[in-house]
Amino acid sequence: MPMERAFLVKSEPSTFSFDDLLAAPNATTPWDGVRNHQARHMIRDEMRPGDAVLFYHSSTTPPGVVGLAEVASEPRPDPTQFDPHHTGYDEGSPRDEPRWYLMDVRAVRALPRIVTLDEIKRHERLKDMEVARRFNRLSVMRVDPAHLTLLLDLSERQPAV
DNA sequence: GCCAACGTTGGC
DNA sequence: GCCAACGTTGGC
Repeated sequence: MPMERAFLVKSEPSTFSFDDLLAAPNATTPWDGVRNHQARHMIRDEMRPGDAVLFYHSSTTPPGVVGLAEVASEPRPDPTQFDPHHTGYDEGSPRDEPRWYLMDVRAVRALPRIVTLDEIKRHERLKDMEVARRFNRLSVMRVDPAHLTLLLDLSERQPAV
């Protein structure tokens, strides 16, 4: 997998977990429902097939990175924005210039162990990751490729006490 | 369950 | 266009 560009997506496992992704057909799912402009910008204008994606579980005990995935499609309009029965319905989104985009995400592998948010915050070389910033509510964020490599490496080893 | 951050809504 | 109220996110 190319490691030039890396991202992180957050999901509450009670809604959609990394195991759910592994169990999906082709271990792939459309990452729909993103309704934040910054996240939209990343999906539409930055993320491309093959980019690495860290899969982060939020609102868990503990929260942390549990899996490696990849972008598995070009960005395309999120069809749920046009569905009046969907919670992500956006009445004002023009059909010819849709507001919201998605990309397919494919599971690569579960990490040998969770790398917790707490561990990231404590790690001298990971503590600057965007996900470690207080009150960061973005559901899609950039990851420094060096941070990606280090975090994957760390997941192969026991956590520091 | 609390609460800080922050995006959205709506009255004016 | 301002800004208060409200809703959501997500760690703790």
